[in-house]
Amino acid sequence: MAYDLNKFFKAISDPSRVKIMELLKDKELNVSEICQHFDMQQPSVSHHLSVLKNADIVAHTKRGKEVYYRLDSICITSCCNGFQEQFMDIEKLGKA
Amino acid sequence: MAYDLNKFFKAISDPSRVKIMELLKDKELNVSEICQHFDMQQPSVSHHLSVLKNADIVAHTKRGKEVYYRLDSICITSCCNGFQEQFMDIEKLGKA
DNA sequence: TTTATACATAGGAATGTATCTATATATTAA
DNA sequence: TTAATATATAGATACATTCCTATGTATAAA
Repeated sequence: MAYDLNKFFKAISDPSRVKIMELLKDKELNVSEICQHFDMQQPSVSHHLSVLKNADIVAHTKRGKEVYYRLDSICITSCCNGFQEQFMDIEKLGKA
Repeated sequence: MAYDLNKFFKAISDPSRVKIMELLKDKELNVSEICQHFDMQQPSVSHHLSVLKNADIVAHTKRGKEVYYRLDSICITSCCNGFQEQFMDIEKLGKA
């Protein structure tokens, strides 16, 4: 899949969204569980989740009433490495 | 040096700034030379350069009337890798 | 010293973004 | 079917960002 780098970096340019990503680091959480870690209202959290989803940083699964979100670590790796490679000399490429 | 990740990602979340970074990939350029690659006015380019400078992505040297900008590739590597590591499992760390 | 050139800064208009409240939709429980 | 719960969407407001024009500052040239 081809990730949109500009969308990715815009998405991670917000501290609340990075915090959500950290919460999802090694476990799935539903929206209410994520909300408990913030002072924001639930619609704001939902908005941030939709930005992350739109950048392919998180995926979600609906189970019953709840929607569970999880991190897509391939996206993170791919975007961070892909961006770096844009600025590497040709001879340095492929060393990662 | 400790880079500000949020500042870094905000800085690279703009296509014009990424284009400046690409222009500086393997050579120093002064502001006028950079301007030639854009439809923007010079003050807008100057503004983008100051955002990049503020995030430690570029450094500059004044020579005569001209100010030459260059890319700090350590910053790029350090921020991209540093961010990724935030979301890696402990056992995976250190493999890059 | 005056003029020209290179760049930066100030201030404003248009647009984008984050947050809120109110409400819609989907699912489960009564 | 009706009520309750979980989440998403809509619309408004405040603030941030991008771009512009106008102008300031530093350096070099005349």
